[in-house]
Amino acid sequence: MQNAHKRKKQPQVVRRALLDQAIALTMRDGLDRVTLQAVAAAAGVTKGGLLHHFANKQALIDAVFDDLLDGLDGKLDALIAADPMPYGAFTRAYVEVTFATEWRAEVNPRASMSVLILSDARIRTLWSQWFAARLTRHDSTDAGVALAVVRLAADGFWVAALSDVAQDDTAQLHQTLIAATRPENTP
Amino acid sequence: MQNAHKRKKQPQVVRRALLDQAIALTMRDGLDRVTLQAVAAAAGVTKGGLLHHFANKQALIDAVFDDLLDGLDGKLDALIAADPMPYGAFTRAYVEVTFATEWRAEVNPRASMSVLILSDARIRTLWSQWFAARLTRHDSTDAGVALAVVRLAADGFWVAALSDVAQDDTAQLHQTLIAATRPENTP
DNA sequence: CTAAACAAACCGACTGAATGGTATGTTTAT
DNA sequence: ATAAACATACCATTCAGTCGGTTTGTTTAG
Repeated sequence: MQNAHKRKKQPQVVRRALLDQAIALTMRDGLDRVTLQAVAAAAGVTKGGLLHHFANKQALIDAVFDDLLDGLDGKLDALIAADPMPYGAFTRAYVEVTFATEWRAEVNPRASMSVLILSDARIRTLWSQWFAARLTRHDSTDAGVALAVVRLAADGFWVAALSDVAQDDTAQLHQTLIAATRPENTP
Repeated sequence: MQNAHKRKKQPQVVRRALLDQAIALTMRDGLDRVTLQAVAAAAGVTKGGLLHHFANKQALIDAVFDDLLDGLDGKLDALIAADPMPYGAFTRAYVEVTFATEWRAEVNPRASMSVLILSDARIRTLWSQWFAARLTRHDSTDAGVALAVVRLAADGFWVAALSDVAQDDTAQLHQTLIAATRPENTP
């Protein structure tokens, strides 16, 4: 992907590549160690090209977050819609997204989000608002301490993963958390 | 605390101040945004003074981690020793440390540790090893998925706190997690 | 239909500020 | 006198962001 200058222009492809590479590099090195130069190079473009798409670094980060949040929203809604049981549907979807088949930190959007959240104060605010809105929206089905514990445990799971703290039995953990969202198990 | 050059020398006090301020600034800005200059200034010393105590930035970070780990180890051991029930004693202590009275992220050593862990690959390895050793040590009392879920939820709790995601009822959450470490509640 | 005019996409060189680290000087304590 | 505990000055590097230019794509006037 060299000489983007003289090749056919494809702004959407380049923009997509920039977002993808920004995420990949962030997961590998941490947000603060990612340079515009590196992201641009990984996407086959120069820094000038990157700065054409995103006015500054913060704009890139925001765009990455928006992109991840869109994907997360979509997956959650799809899972909730497909869930026959109303009670705890949001919490179950939250767990499922966390334990998604491709749960490796590098490619799990949930993990990527969290790295952004813990690295960037601006993003933190956005996430906090999103989460509060979601909780309000699902108040009739996902209130209560028992389900809150399940969601916190899900959060804890990828933290452990990012911390290289191995879990003995991921599948059993997954199953346990899902089971804990069933009404019969939450007094 | 100006003119450290001409005032009475007190290396232990300065060293302590450097560690404290390093933690405080890390919790405020994130590890990667903390500069030696800022830490030194906050401790009432110049950068040169800081580099006299710690050879380089990594040495400072390592010292901060060691300091936090020492404190954490001490608190955990004290809580475990004071716990009359063997089963789940480590997990209970882990929860108690997380929900310590001064649980605000800025002053909670557990939260500080985690920020370090997620920011520094070197620290991550040390933590991972420490945790694995702890789990092995408490294998006879704290094995099993149910207790693992409790610990993960505790991890999730400070993540939520760091993410500015408010929890409705901290006290109830605390109580619920402690209750879940009792043998009668873990089939 | 075509060519000029304009806009969008991208490059490459440069700048300025921040920062980790070094080297050396100065003061205090033993 | 000697060493520890600082300060001051300086260097090298890294990196975000700027700027002027070049190439490609699209629109519009004739």
